[in-house]
Amino acid sequence: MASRDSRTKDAFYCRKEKSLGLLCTNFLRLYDREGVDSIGLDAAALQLGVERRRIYDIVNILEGIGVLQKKEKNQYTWKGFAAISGALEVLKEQGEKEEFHTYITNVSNEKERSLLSDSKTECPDKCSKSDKGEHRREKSLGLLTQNFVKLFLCSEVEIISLDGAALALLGDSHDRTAMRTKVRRLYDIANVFSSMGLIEKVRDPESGKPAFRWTSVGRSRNRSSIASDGKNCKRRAFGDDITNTSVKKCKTIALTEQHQKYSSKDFVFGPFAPNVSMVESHETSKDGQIQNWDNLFCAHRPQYSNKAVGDLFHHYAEAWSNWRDEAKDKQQIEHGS
DNA sequence: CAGTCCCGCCAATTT
DNA sequence: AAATTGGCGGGACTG
Repeated sequence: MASRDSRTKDAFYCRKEKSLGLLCTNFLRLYDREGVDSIGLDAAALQLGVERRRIYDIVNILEGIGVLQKKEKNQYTWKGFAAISGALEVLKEQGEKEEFHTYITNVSNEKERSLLSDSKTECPDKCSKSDKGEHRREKSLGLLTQNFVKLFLCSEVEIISLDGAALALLGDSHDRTAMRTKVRRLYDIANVFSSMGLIEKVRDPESGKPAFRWTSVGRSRNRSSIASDGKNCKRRAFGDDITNTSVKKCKTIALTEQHQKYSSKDFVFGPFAPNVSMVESHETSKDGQIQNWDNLFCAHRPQYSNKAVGDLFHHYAEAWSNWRDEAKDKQQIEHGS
């Protein structure tokens, strides 16, 4: 053993091909289709041609958004893109309740405003040092993912840098090391979010440093929206509970819930359309699919900025070829080239 | 050089 | 004890 594969550092190694974002795209494409209900980690790793470890990263992040839900050992339930809206709703409410809007203070500006409430960031429960298990979960990728989302959904600030997010989510410890580690994780999350089109990398007007902007999905109050907006408020009829309050033993985030139980699962998510080449123009609504998606997200409409669409399509195409390539490669290796 | 962030060691958890 | 999970951060890759 220990011969081929693995460190293919020779030849043409392209870091891009190994990115979490691409892996996420492939993962999503692989499971976003009819008949998919559960996902086996082993199968996923094999199909996608990556080590188990990487699957955990993807899965944990996606679970934080409600796309997946852990069922049992090695098994996850596919909830689909349709579950995202519900998850975001919950996260937004939680975030508001936890005053997440005070956590983000201008990146380059030290307003110290977060001193408003105690210095205890996130995890408002009283535990803090009781359960040892909770301690681990506190630093989990899944939780970080959710908190990252809350930052975007609850703050009026729309451009957030990873450093800013890390600073806010870190709450206190100024450890240079802790900060670095946190940012590394945020990069991971940002990459999968970017591949999904949930966020988009931009340039902070002020600092000129790279940052991210939430791509209009669950955006909260915009300073521009006056009280007269009304905006058809989503006020979904379903989901009335913020359940998951059982942060006790239940390790599952259970954000997904059953929310849109009736929504068709044939949702199309941006560039991930199986074959339909709709360019997100709600006009092409030959079917109600896109309409539904849009409706569910209650997004006024600007799903993806033209730029983003083009970008994603490119990524998409690239991913596809890569996917086929890898699949074939895998097969080859399997048979022992 | 400053951002990115892949890779995989190895500890915590679960079976 | 074995198998799963998955923090964590060194340091290779980009631009």
